[in-house]
Amino acid sequence: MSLKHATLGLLTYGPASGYDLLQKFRESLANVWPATQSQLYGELGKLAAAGLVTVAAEGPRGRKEYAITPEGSAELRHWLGEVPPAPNRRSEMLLRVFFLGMLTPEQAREYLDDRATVAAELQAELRELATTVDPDSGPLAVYGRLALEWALRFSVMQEEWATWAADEVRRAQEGVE
Amino acid sequence: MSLKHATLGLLTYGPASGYDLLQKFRESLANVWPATQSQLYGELGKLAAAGLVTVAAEGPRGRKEYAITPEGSAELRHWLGEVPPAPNRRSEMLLRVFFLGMLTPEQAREYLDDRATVAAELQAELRELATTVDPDSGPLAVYGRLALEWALRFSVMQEEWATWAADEVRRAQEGVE
DNA sequence: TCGGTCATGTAATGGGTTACATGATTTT
DNA sequence: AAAATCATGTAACCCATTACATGACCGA
Repeated sequence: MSLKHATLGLLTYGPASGYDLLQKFRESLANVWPATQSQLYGELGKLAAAGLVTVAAEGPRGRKEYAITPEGSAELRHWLGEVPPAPNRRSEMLLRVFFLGMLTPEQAREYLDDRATVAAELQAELRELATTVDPDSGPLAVYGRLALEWALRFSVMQEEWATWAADEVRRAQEGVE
Repeated sequence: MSLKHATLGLLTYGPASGYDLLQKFRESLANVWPATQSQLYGELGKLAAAGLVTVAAEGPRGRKEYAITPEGSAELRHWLGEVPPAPNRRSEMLLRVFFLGMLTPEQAREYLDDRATVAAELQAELRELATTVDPDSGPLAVYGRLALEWALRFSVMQEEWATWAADEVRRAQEGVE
């Protein structure tokens, strides 16, 4: 149900075509809620049918510029304020951890060490990104900074955990030998 | 593609029926990779057709006991060791953060404070769970502990972040007034 | 014999991904 | 004139969820 709200949310920054929105998805929401072209055009059709957005203008090449309606805005606010967010229920990374016993301890450690490395790399990218983001460009930047900080803390946590876990495996291995 | 590997993984602990596996999914994998009954029976059919599992025995009430084949075991190990895990690409919680500007600062803070509360509650449950888990029951417990620790660290991080973020909103609000 | 639980299956629906398909407009 | 970009739409497929449907076996 969240593509709907992501779309409405982006439209609160002003009217836009499907094509425009697609770019906004790629630029700003790629890491929290990606959307494909195919999906987005379908969603815009549904939102228009439901009266949450309207075609405010038509341009060249069949361009349709969508605008959020008061109903759409109300729906977005309702979702933000009243509907409790659904936590992520799946983690492929952790699923693998459950079955690491199928590998040799060496391979298990390698997996965990790789997680630590990937997390460290992500951290570096995020820190880089943090310096390039204009601290006061638009309202998205205010809350976008909070999201960036979350990602930073997440990757730190992941790196520390993976390092610790690799060590635990090492310890268990030595204990057995 | 991961239901396949979750199923194969559970079958490495011994042959089981769809019914049995469903309970294992609920007991141990509920928080990393949930599966519904409908989905699981379909998957077992596909795995059998692909030769990754076989019907090792048939029992009363049409019970089919599945066992992992050498091919299935190879596939599982290949997935664990050679296929890089796909990170979670979507976070409803963070998507909402991007649009918190649509709410009043008070409501935005409330949202973040709620995240902190929920994270703290989760933490308490996990700590409780940690005490009840037998430290040396089977191989799943060894790596299950790593997953539990991840969840614990995650909820700590989330609580700290949400508290910090609520404070940032407060500060921004005061700065403007 | 009655209720619980064991046990399997199908159908409908929704969300997501990839690929196919087409064409107008602008820029070089 | 050609290439890049703008712009929309559809079809096929996979995965997941909910609901429906059925019936055998076991213990009290």
